[in-house]
Amino acid sequence: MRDSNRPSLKDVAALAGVSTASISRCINSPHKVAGPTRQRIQNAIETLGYVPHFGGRALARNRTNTIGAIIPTMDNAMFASGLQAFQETLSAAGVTLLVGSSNYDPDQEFKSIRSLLSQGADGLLLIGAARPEKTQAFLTQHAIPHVLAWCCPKTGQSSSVGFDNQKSGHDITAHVLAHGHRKLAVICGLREGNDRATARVIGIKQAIAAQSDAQLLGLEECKYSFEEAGAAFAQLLSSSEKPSAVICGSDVLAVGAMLQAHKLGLRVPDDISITGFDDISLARVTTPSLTTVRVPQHSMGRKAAEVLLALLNQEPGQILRHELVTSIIDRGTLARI
Amino acid sequence: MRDSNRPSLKDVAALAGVSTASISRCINSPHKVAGPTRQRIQNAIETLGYVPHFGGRALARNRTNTIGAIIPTMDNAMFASGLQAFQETLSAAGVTLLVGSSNYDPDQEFKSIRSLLSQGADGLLLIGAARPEKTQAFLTQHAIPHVLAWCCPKTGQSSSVGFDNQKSGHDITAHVLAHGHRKLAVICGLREGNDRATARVIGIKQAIAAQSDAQLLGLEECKYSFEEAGAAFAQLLSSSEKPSAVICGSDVLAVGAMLQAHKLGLRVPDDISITGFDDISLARVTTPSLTTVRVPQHSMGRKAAEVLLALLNQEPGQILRHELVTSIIDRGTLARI
DNA sequence: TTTCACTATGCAAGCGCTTACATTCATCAA
DNA sequence: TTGATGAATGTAAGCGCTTGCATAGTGAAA
Repeated sequence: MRDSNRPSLKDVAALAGVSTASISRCINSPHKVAGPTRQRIQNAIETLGYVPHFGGRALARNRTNTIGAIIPTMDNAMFASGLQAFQETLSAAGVTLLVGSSNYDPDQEFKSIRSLLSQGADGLLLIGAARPEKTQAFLTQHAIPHVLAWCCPKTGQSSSVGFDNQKSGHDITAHVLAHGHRKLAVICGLREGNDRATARVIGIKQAIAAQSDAQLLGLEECKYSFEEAGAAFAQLLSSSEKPSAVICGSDVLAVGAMLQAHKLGLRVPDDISITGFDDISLARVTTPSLTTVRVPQHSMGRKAAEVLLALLNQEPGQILRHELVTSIIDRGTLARI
Repeated sequence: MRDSNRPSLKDVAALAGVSTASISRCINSPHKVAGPTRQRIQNAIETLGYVPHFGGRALARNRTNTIGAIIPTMDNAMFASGLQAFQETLSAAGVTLLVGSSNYDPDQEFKSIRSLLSQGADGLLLIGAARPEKTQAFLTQHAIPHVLAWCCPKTGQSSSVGFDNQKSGHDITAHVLAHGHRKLAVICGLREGNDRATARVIGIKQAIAAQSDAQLLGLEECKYSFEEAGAAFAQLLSSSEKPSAVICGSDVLAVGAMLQAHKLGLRVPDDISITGFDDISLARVTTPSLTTVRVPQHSMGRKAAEVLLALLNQEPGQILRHELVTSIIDRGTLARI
């Protein structure tokens, strides 16, 4: 919209025979304008096809009604449905969502933060709690309203809406152990700078440690791609002592592992059990479908939006926290031994 | 960013001991500022953590450097990688992407268009060519720079970057016929208001008509979900005469069909062949992986961004068109008879 | 030395909107 | 009738930034 002859408030005012202030009031708080005047203004707006100028408005209000979300990746659907719910909730409140990605890189995340703010974002959604001091300081210094999702740190200066990654990791592992598995292996995402992946692995190790006759035969770290996960799986299965179950830190990793198992001629779950994490739509598509940890993405996204809106409108200084619970979805990739 | 003590140009100017104009120049065209001054300004910006105010900038420039994309859905990955490339290209040019969705509903699309424009979008990316007169008129009246993707209409007033859906539908069908199949069925998306789905089906029918001993046993229309596609597949297979191949208008539909086939105890491709369309990442994940039509999503997204940027920067009135070619990816779901 | 061309910087006028404050006018109680 | 009250509208001051124009300063050519 760079039309130079685009109508401005002045034009509408002239046509309606009132001052620009009345037009503004009519748009933003109609009850402050008398009925007939309002009608006249409406007509004028209609005939001119007037649309308020975004910049003018943002400048005068010092607010854009835009918020930014920075997610690690859009490559896979890991964050898709949470983001969807987030955006729906914002949308209902008349707020627009701006999305950036960090590619799991703290520097990139920092850049994205700056970029979204320079695009006028009033607040931010960030994934996870781990970030460099520099980024943290920036958020604090500028008093940027933000909420963390996919995690729920007990400490720190940030609002958050998420779940206990460590506990969830513990739970799925306990579930696998309860199925009789004793020789386990793990495939997880790159843990550096990723507190969710880190916490999940801690939980997994805890559960294994708690079961005296269980052992962790191997742990592979890799990117969230089918290919890398497949390679990691092959690596785990190449050692002399083979696991009976592979616990994966994400559905993407689990599906990569399944594909590789298929290539190696292993049947899932008869020859080897595999579990996922996240319960993205992918988990229902494979054959057999994936036993995984259900993360309440939808409610997490919605709640995060609510918290952020509250931060923006009411309690700028507050720190709000919401912890949600995960559950285990038993499908077809975990065998009982 | 509603921090009332957020630094402004003035603050930076005071600290650096220059005028606000120099700061602005230093940011927007550094070569216009002498080396030492530039250094001093950089430092001041750094220490204050200055970020230009979006509204002020947009107002003065009458341009937001934001463009909007409205895609039918974010539920599945149908548009994901194209959008990704689109956004990367824009990003490299310093332009931010704003995403809206239409849910395949023309009214919703119109609303999204208005919403994105009121958010300051300088231009738009739209999917497909079919839209109501009202929407068309709005785009024209306001002279909104826009480009259509996923299609390549020969007529009309819009720039476009896409491929020939009809021809691609024809090609995959000819390919299936060349494998010896004669009894075909089709599952496609809802065609109303969806010119891509419509054109693909026309192409499919054309190819079938051109092969005298081939027959189209059935055609089911449904939403792009695994469930609906599964139901459609079941429906097609419930008739007395069963197809040997089901051509699907999208990979999502094809995967839904495969899942259903599995439930019905049919082996793919031994008992029935299934083909997809789009070649989204899903297509590689299934067992067997999906034979489908590869749509050059990445180059389409990139090219669309380039065209839009050109429209914005250079040739506002121009109509630019780019047609890309699709190819057939033979994987494991099409048997030779 | 003077003049010219050019570069580096400052000055100040907006961009379109919102909003505190001022003004007008009708209504109503005393 | 009068003054108080409050609703409806207007006035005008910014919001933070960009940019055309003016000015100062520099070095080279005449």
